[in-house]
Amino acid sequence: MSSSERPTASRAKATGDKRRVILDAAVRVFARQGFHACRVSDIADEAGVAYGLVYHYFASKDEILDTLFLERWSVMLQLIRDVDAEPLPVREKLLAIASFIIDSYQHDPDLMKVIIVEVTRAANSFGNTHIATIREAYDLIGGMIVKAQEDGVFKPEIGSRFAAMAFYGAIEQLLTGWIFDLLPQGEEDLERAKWLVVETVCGGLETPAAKQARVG
Amino acid sequence: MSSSERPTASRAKATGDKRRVILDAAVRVFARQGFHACRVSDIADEAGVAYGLVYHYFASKDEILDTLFLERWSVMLQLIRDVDAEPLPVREKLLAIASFIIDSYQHDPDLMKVIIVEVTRAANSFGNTHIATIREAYDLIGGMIVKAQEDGVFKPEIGSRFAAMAFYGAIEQLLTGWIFDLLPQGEEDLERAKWLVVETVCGGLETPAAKQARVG
DNA sequence: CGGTGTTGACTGACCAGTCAATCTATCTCG
DNA sequence: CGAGATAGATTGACTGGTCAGTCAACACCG
Repeated sequence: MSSSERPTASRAKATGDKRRVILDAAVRVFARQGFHACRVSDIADEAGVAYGLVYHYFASKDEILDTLFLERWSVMLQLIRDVDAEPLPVREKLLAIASFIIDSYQHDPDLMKVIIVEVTRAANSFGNTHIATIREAYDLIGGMIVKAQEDGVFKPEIGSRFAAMAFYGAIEQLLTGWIFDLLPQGEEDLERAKWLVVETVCGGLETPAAKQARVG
Repeated sequence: MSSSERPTASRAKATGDKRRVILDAAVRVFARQGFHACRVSDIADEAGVAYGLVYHYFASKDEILDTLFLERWSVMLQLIRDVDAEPLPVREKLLAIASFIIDSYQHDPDLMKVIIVEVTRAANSFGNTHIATIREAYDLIGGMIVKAQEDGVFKPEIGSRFAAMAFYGAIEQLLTGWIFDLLPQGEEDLERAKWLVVETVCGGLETPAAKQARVG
């Protein structure tokens, strides 16, 4: 939708600016009030622009949320693909993914809250629209686990899809815990959580032999 | 609100019946269309009662969802407390909890879908009311883990709250996977998932010594 | 001037919640 | 036993407010 492939840089920049301002405002408003509970006018007010301008840049309220989700999720997918391409042990790969998600939260908690609460868990409305995109992430992680099983690092008796879901679910629940203030979220806590999640899940998935090899 | 402490059993039953019919209809409608997307008239139609009757039994649309959540969650809390009171190894306790949640899904997928998708999501507005209730479950599970750490069964270096969140998150994500059709959900798959989630999480939390003891 | 950016009042649809009327079952008392 | 009384159950048309999205006009820049 960013069809501003026009020459003038200043034009493009000005255009992009307001669009960005609206998106950023929407994140704050969605996080504060929830997607359904907020009015489009709340977003316009928060952004400091006129009501109508929102509809100049976006076709609908839904499209704003779509945009936010796709922007962020595509970055994550790219990160996962990049990590996957590198010749690292699974543990490192999973740590990189956990770190990325947790860093994302630390950098912009509101955005992550919106994505988790309004999109990832919204089975009827938005979740359904983006299911394919979401699934891609699970599939990539599942692929890493399959490879680890083939290499004899992970136990073969735990289905890779299940393992991928459990891994992602554990991370997401940590974010949820922070979002709802159920978990301490000092910088140190977040840092520690990266390690924890990998240690927990990999600990359960690794074969005894692989564990031995890591320690020894 | 069930202030029908009147003598006649038939009266009480008739009253209770319609209330139940409305609640059950609401589960189906919420699961199908989502809480926000559905109209109160949809619920009335699905239940086969007049629009106004919904408001005879419930003060608002929100109260219906509240009721569904509290009904189910209180059963789960009781189960956790009961399990906790028994002198079982952590692994057994956690397995009982995972089994209960997964059985609940198997028994009434719509209800679990509504609770996971709509309540968690509504955590901004009225869901905030339920945070304390939800927290109680985490605290109980956290308590079990603390005890296991004191007994030397679980590693002490992984915070009990974090571990509890990771455990619950893994289960919830499995349900999410089933809800979104990302995971196979044959009876066998569900059965296996109970074991899987415990194996994965406990595997990561147990001390080597405890692991040895279990195997040997 | 032409086109993009920007404004905010307006509208049309939608829907939660109200309410007055009707029905049904049980109770009371002559 | 039956006429009337009482209270809850049930009905669905209606209302009041809300809000997404439209649009016609204006501003600014090249």
